[in-house]
Amino acid sequence: MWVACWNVNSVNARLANVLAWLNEASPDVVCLQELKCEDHKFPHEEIEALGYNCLVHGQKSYNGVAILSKLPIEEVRRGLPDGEGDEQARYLEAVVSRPDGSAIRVASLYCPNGNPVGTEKFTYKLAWMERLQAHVQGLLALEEPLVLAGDWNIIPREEDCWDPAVWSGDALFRPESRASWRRLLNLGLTDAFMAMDGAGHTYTFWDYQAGAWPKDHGIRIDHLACSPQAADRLAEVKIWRAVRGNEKASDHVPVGARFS
DNA sequence: ATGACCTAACTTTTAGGA
Repeated sequence: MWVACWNVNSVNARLANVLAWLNEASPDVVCLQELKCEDHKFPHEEIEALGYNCLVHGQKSYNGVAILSKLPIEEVRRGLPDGEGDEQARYLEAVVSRPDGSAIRVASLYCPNGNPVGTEKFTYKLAWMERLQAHVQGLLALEEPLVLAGDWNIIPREEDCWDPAVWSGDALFRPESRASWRRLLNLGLTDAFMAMDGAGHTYTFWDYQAGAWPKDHGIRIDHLACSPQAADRLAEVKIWRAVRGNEKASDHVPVGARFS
Protein backbone atom coordinates (compact mmCIF):
# COMPACT_ATOMS: atom_id res chain seq x y z
CA MET A 1 0.00 0.00 0.00
CA TRP A 2 1.10 3.54 -0.78
CA VAL A 3 1.07 6.34 1.80
CA ALA A 4 1.81 9.76 0.33
CA CYS A 5 1.90 13.38 1.42
CA TRP A 6 1.51 16.61 -0.51
CA ASN A 7 1.44 20.28 0.40
CA VAL A 8 -1.06 21.51 -2.19
CA ASN A 9 -0.96 25.26 -1.41
CA SER A 10 -4.77 25.65 -1.40
CA VAL A 11 -6.81 22.54 -2.15
CA ASN A 12 -9.43 24.53 -4.03
CA ALA A 13 -6.97 26.45 -6.21
CA ARG A 14 -5.28 23.09 -6.86
CA LEU A 15 -8.34 20.88 -7.29
CA ALA A 16 -7.75 19.93 -10.94
CA ASN A 17 -4.10 19.07 -10.18
CA VAL A 18 -5.08 17.06 -7.09
CA LEU A 19 -7.73 15.04 -8.95
CA ALA A 20 -5.37 14.38 -11.86
CA TRP A 21 -2.62 13.12 -9.55
CA LEU A 22 -4.98 10.96 -7.47
CA ASN A 23 -6.17 9.34 -10.70
CA GLU A 24 -2.62 8.82 -11.95
CA ALA A 25 -0.92 7.64 -8.74
CA SER A 26 -3.93 6.09 -6.99
CA PRO A 27 -2.28 6.07 -3.52
CA ASP A 28 -4.19 4.29 -0.75
CA VAL A 29 -3.64 7.07 1.79
CA VAL A 30 -2.75 10.72 1.18
CA CYS A 31 -1.86 13.36 3.76
CA LEU A 32 -2.54 16.87 2.46
CA GLN A 33 -1.19 20.14 3.86
CA GLU A 34 -2.02 23.82 3.36
CA LEU A 35 -5.66 23.31 2.46
CA LYS A 36 -6.21 27.05 3.08
CA CYS A 37 -9.93 26.56 3.64
CA GLU A 38 -12.46 25.76 6.32
CA ASP A 39 -13.88 22.24 6.52
CA HIS A 40 -17.14 23.09 4.76
CA LYS A 41 -15.24 24.48 1.76
CA PHE A 42 -13.19 21.31 1.24
CA PRO A 43 -14.03 19.65 -2.11
CA HIS A 44 -15.48 16.54 -0.48
CA GLU A 45 -17.68 15.42 -3.38
CA GLU A 46 -15.02 15.55 -6.07
CA ILE A 47 -12.46 13.60 -4.00
CA GLU A 48 -14.94 11.09 -2.58
CA ALA A 49 -15.99 10.37 -6.18
CA LEU A 50 -12.49 8.92 -6.68
CA GLY A 51 -13.05 6.46 -3.84
CA TYR A 52 -11.48 8.34 -0.93
CA ASN A 53 -12.79 8.87 2.56
CA CYS A 54 -11.91 12.47 3.52
CA LEU A 55 -10.87 13.51 7.01
CA VAL A 56 -10.44 17.28 7.16
CA HIS A 57 -8.98 19.61 9.78
CA GLY A 58 -9.09 23.04 8.18
CA GLN A 59 -9.20 26.71 9.07
CA LYS A 60 -9.87 29.91 7.23
CA SER A 61 -7.17 31.13 4.79
CA TYR A 62 -4.15 29.39 6.29
CA ASN A 63 -2.76 25.98 7.20
CA GLY A 64 -5.21 23.08 7.21
CA VAL A 65 -4.44 19.35 6.91
CA ALA A 66 -6.39 16.36 5.63
CA ILE A 67 -6.15 12.60 5.33
CA LEU A 68 -7.63 10.93 2.25
CA SER A 69 -7.98 7.17 2.47
CA LYS A 70 -9.38 4.40 0.32
CA LEU A 71 -9.35 2.32 3.50
CA PRO A 72 -11.71 2.77 6.47
CA ILE A 73 -10.66 5.53 8.90
CA GLU A 74 -10.97 5.33 12.67
CA GLU A 75 -9.43 6.71 15.89
CA VAL A 76 -9.28 10.32 14.75
CA ARG A 77 -7.22 12.97 16.58
CA ARG A 78 -7.47 16.62 15.56
CA GLY A 79 -4.52 18.75 16.61
CA LEU A 80 -1.72 17.87 18.99
CA PRO A 81 -3.13 16.69 22.33
CA ASP A 82 -1.83 19.76 24.21
CA GLY A 83 -3.26 22.12 21.60
CA GLU A 84 -5.45 24.10 23.97
CA GLY A 85 -5.44 27.67 22.69
CA ASP A 86 -3.55 26.85 19.49
CA GLU A 87 -5.75 27.93 16.59
CA GLN A 88 -3.45 26.68 13.86
CA ALA A 89 -4.67 23.54 12.07
CA ARG A 90 -1.41 21.68 11.57
CA TYR A 91 -1.92 18.12 12.82
CA LEU A 92 -4.39 15.35 12.04
CA GLU A 93 -4.04 11.70 12.99
CA ALA A 94 -6.05 8.57 12.30
CA VAL A 95 -5.81 4.81 12.05
CA VAL A 96 -6.56 3.18 8.69
CA SER A 97 -7.44 -0.51 8.49
CA ARG A 98 -6.15 -2.75 5.73
CA PRO A 99 -8.20 -5.56 4.19
CA ASP A 100 -5.94 -8.16 5.84
CA GLY A 101 -6.91 -6.83 9.27
CA SER A 102 -3.65 -5.01 9.95
CA ALA A 103 -3.76 -1.31 10.69
CA ILE A 104 -1.49 1.65 10.24
CA ARG A 105 -1.58 4.92 12.16
CA VAL A 106 -1.07 7.95 9.92
CA ALA A 107 -0.51 11.59 10.82
CA SER A 108 -0.78 14.49 8.38
CA LEU A 109 1.36 17.33 9.68
CA TYR A 110 2.35 20.81 8.68
CA CYS A 111 5.26 22.06 10.75
CA PRO A 112 5.44 25.87 11.08
CA ASN A 113 7.73 27.69 8.66
CA GLY A 114 9.39 29.72 11.41
CA ASN A 115 10.63 32.69 9.42
CA PRO A 116 11.84 35.22 10.18
CA VAL A 117 14.34 33.86 12.68
CA GLY A 118 14.49 35.99 15.81
CA THR A 119 10.73 36.47 16.00
CA GLU A 120 7.94 34.64 17.81
CA LYS A 121 7.39 32.67 14.58
CA PHE A 122 10.70 30.86 15.03
CA THR A 123 9.99 30.30 18.72
CA TYR A 124 6.60 28.82 17.78
CA LYS A 125 8.22 26.49 15.24
CA LEU A 126 10.66 25.08 17.79
CA ALA A 127 7.97 24.83 20.47
CA TRP A 128 5.67 23.02 18.04
CA MET A 129 8.41 20.48 17.31
CA GLU A 130 8.85 19.94 21.06
CA ARG A 131 5.10 19.38 21.46
CA LEU A 132 5.17 16.92 18.56
CA GLN A 133 8.14 15.13 20.12
CA ALA A 134 6.25 14.64 23.38
CA HIS A 135 3.23 13.24 21.54
CA VAL A 136 5.30 10.95 19.32
CA GLN A 137 7.00 9.45 22.39
CA GLY A 138 3.57 8.24 23.48
CA LEU A 139 2.70 6.94 20.01
CA LEU A 140 5.94 4.96 19.76
CA ALA A 141 5.11 3.24 23.04
CA LEU A 142 2.15 1.65 21.24
CA GLU A 143 4.66 -0.28 19.10
CA GLU A 144 2.48 -0.19 16.00
CA PRO A 145 3.01 0.84 12.37
CA LEU A 146 3.04 4.65 12.35
CA VAL A 147 3.77 7.09 9.54
CA LEU A 148 4.15 10.83 10.22
CA ALA A 149 3.83 12.40 6.79
CA GLY A 150 3.83 15.97 5.67
CA ASP A 151 5.58 19.28 5.19
CA TRP A 152 8.16 19.48 7.96
CA ASN A 153 9.66 22.77 6.78
CA ILE A 154 13.09 21.40 7.70
CA ILE A 155 16.04 20.79 5.35
CA PRO A 156 17.85 17.90 7.06
CA ARG A 157 21.23 18.01 5.27
CA GLU A 158 23.35 20.42 3.23
CA GLU A 159 22.79 18.23 0.17
CA ASP A 160 19.04 18.56 0.59
CA CYS A 161 19.19 22.09 -0.88
CA TRP A 162 20.74 23.51 -4.00
CA ASP A 163 22.93 26.05 -2.17
CA PRO A 164 23.47 25.78 1.60
CA ALA A 165 24.94 29.29 1.70
CA VAL A 166 21.62 30.75 0.56
CA TRP A 167 19.70 28.82 3.23
CA SER A 168 22.16 29.13 6.12
CA GLY A 169 20.22 31.74 8.09
CA ASP A 170 16.76 30.48 7.18
CA ALA A 171 14.42 28.91 9.73
CA LEU A 172 14.21 25.79 7.53
CA PHE A 173 17.95 25.21 7.79
CA ARG A 174 18.90 26.65 11.14
CA PRO A 175 20.82 24.28 13.44
CA GLU A 176 17.99 24.43 16.00
CA SER A 177 15.46 23.26 13.38
CA ARG A 178 17.67 20.48 12.08
CA ALA A 179 18.45 19.38 15.64
CA SER A 180 14.72 19.11 16.41
CA TRP A 181 14.31 16.82 13.38
CA ARG A 182 17.26 14.69 14.48
CA ARG A 183 15.94 14.45 18.04
CA LEU A 184 12.63 13.20 16.68
CA LEU A 185 14.29 10.58 14.47
CA ASN A 186 16.48 9.56 17.41
CA LEU A 187 13.35 8.42 19.24
CA GLY A 188 13.40 5.53 16.76
CA LEU A 189 11.82 6.90 13.59
CA THR A 190 13.11 6.30 10.08
CA ASP A 191 13.05 8.89 7.29
CA ALA A 192 11.60 6.78 4.45
CA PHE A 193 13.56 8.60 1.77
CA MET A 194 16.86 8.18 3.63
CA ALA A 195 16.22 4.45 4.16
CA MET A 196 15.38 3.70 0.54
CA ASP A 197 17.38 6.25 -1.46
CA GLY A 198 19.17 9.10 0.29
CA ALA A 199 20.60 10.69 -2.85
CA GLY A 200 21.60 14.33 -2.46
CA HIS A 201 19.88 17.09 -4.43
CA THR A 202 16.58 15.23 -4.54
CA TYR A 203 13.99 17.89 -3.89
CA THR A 204 10.30 18.15 -2.97
CA PHE A 205 9.85 21.95 -3.14
CA TRP A 206 10.80 24.61 -5.67
CA ASP A 207 9.91 28.25 -5.04
CA TYR A 208 7.63 30.03 -7.49
CA GLN A 209 10.15 32.88 -7.64
CA ALA A 210 13.43 33.39 -9.42
CA GLY A 211 13.01 30.52 -11.85
CA ALA A 212 13.70 28.00 -9.10
CA TRP A 213 11.98 25.11 -10.93
CA PRO A 214 13.69 25.43 -14.36
CA LYS A 215 17.02 25.91 -12.56
CA ASP A 216 16.32 22.98 -10.21
CA HIS A 217 16.92 25.21 -7.19
CA GLY A 218 14.90 23.10 -4.78
CA ILE A 219 14.89 21.84 -1.23
CA ARG A 220 13.80 18.57 0.43
CA ILE A 221 11.36 19.43 3.21
CA ASP A 222 8.49 16.94 2.77
CA HIS A 223 9.21 13.77 4.70
CA LEU A 224 7.65 10.50 5.86
CA ALA A 225 8.88 9.42 9.31
CA CYS A 226 8.19 5.75 10.08
CA SER A 227 8.04 3.83 13.34
CA PRO A 228 10.11 0.60 13.44
CA GLN A 229 6.97 -1.45 12.71
CA ALA A 230 6.31 0.67 9.59
CA ALA A 231 9.97 0.92 8.55
CA ASP A 232 10.25 -2.87 8.57
CA ARG A 233 7.62 -2.94 5.82
CA LEU A 234 9.16 -0.17 3.67
CA ALA A 235 9.39 -1.35 0.07
CA GLU A 236 9.80 1.78 -2.07
CA VAL A 237 9.79 5.57 -1.97
CA LYS A 238 8.71 7.89 -4.73
CA ILE A 239 8.78 11.62 -5.41
CA TRP A 240 6.37 12.72 -8.14
CA ARG A 241 8.78 15.37 -9.39
CA ALA A 242 7.11 15.92 -12.78
CA VAL A 243 4.00 17.28 -11.04
CA ARG A 244 5.92 20.52 -10.44
CA GLY A 245 5.98 21.20 -14.18
CA ASN A 246 2.20 21.07 -14.62
CA GLU A 247 -0.04 24.09 -15.19
CA LYS A 248 -1.01 25.82 -11.93
CA ALA A 249 1.33 23.54 -9.95
CA SER A 250 1.80 23.69 -6.20
CA ASP A 251 5.32 24.66 -5.16
CA HIS A 252 5.57 21.22 -3.45
CA VAL A 253 5.28 17.81 -5.14
CA PRO A 254 3.82 14.59 -3.70
CA VAL A 255 6.14 12.20 -1.84
CA GLY A 256 5.16 8.65 -0.99
CA ALA A 257 6.26 5.34 0.44
CA ARG A 258 5.05 1.85 -0.37
CA PHE A 259 4.63 -0.60 2.50
CA SER A 260 4.45 -4.37 2.05
C1' DA B 1 21.25 41.39 -14.10
C1' DT B 2 21.51 38.91 -8.05
C1' DG B 3 15.88 40.24 -11.25
C1' DA B 4 11.75 36.81 -11.38
C1' DC B 5 5.57 34.25 -7.46
C1' DC B 6 1.22 32.58 -5.69
C1' DT B 7 -3.00 32.50 -2.59
C1' DA B 8 -6.95 34.26 0.34
C1' DA B 9 -9.41 38.03 1.83
C1' DC B 10 -15.34 42.18 3.85
C1' DT B 11 -9.03 43.05 -1.97
C1' DT B 12 -7.45 47.82 -4.86
C1' DT B 13 -3.15 46.15 -0.43
C1' DT B 14 -1.56 42.94 3.00
C1' DA B 15 -0.06 38.73 5.32
C1' DG B 16 1.93 34.45 4.77
C1' DG B 17 4.50 31.30 2.53
C1' DA B 18 9.78 29.14 2.18
